[in-house]
Amino acid sequence: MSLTSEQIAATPPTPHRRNRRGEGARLRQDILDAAARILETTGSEDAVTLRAIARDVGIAAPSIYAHFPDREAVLDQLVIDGFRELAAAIEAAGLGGTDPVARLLAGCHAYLDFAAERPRRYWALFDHSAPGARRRDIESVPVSEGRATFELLVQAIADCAQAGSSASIDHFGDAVAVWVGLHGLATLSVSLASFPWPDQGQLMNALVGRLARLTTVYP
Amino acid sequence: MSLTSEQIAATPPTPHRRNRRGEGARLRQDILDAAARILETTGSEDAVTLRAIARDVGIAAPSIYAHFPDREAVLDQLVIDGFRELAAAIEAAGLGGTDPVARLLAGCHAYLDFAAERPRRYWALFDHSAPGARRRDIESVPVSEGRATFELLVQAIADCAQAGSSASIDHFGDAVAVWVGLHGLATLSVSLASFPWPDQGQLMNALVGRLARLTTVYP
DNA sequence: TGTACATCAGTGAACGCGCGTTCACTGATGTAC
DNA sequence: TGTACATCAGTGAACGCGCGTTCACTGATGTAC
Repeated sequence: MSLTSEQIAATPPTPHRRNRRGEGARLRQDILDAAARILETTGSEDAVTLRAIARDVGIAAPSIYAHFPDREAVLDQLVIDGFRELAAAIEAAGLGGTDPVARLLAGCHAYLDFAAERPRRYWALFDHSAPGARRRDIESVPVSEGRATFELLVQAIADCAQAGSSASIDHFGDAVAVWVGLHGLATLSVSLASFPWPDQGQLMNALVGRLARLTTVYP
Repeated sequence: MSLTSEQIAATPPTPHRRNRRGEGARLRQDILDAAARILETTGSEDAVTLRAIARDVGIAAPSIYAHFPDREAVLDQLVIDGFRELAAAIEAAGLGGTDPVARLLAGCHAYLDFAAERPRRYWALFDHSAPGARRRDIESVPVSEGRATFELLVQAIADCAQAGSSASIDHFGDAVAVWVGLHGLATLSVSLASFPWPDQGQLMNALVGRLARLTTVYP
């Protein structure tokens, strides 16, 4: 008797070592990691079932209930963590150099990198708050996280204007335009992989350059 | 014995009048209309089940199989028709006046209108071709439809440049930028309804104006 | 004009499946004495 | 140092549900004679 490749794939690779006393909370992170992995792999939020997570982690499905009240809570946490990671990536990118234009572009680059590396995760962030989507009290967390991150963008444009590298007067309005452009590029380039895209870096520079009204042209 | 409101809602409003001989194909369109309605109402593609469609139309679920080989085929057709309707709306908008800038802006306006009126339908068009999404041979249809529509945008920008209303040299590249901006605005404004958006019309004009390198500023 | 009949448009019951969730439980681990 | 025991971390079986799909069928509708 031999196993088909499907049966092998269905067999949990490691049946999950029981955590030591007091370290039970580790499983919580394992669950979230598995959920993120399934989301990114399958491409569908509906594939992120408790049973699929349990299979991936190597535990029994009911074990998840020790860490989350229900399935929705797992998905909610995935969105919240996603916004946090995105914000952290952007902030980290902007910490470097002192040239305000370079800082702005670095932040935008980090944004697009996040979306390119975890397209489905990025997608889920915005899918979640779209009309008709499941929602709970989690709305407030991403919104406040997002607002703080967005303020970084407004400030970056203001800094460019201050330094004479941007003709922006309405910093808020221009930041909105830049964000819209970045989001469009992030989602569209992933959706339409077969489209004859121009060089992504140049495209980003063109978008940000014109929308942030930069006076210096970056290659 | 009385019905609860849920039971009333579950009762098919009209149990579907049997079509006359030779008119059986009518049910096909009823099925697609119901699927589109469910998609837009529930906000989730997974809610578009054959049983939900059947309930909405007022037929038995197996009746769908006379018109579609399986559930995927219904969803595929929804995407194909969506691209067609979007293309038709844009083309219709551009047929008016002779001023190339006005024609360009009218087309962009039609694009955003489609997305604003049927956000989930619009979303599904691009969700469908994202990585990990279910896919079949339908890829070619939306792609060719989309390419033709995209060429309209390239031409519109070329016309503006010809008329001296745009500084565009790389018409293709600028068309990509405009499309990216429109897509970003279409999806983001729907996702983040609670964001303090500036006036959408002005925002669109700013986006298109800068990305299509228009020399005339439109209010 | 009347009627037998082929065909069309759809039905109802049933299948096996994977799901979220509940429940009573087990066995390892650390601690109190 | 040894042992009883409380607690922690997790299990296995079971539930009811809605789903896609298959199957054998029904009854209205139009047509040939």
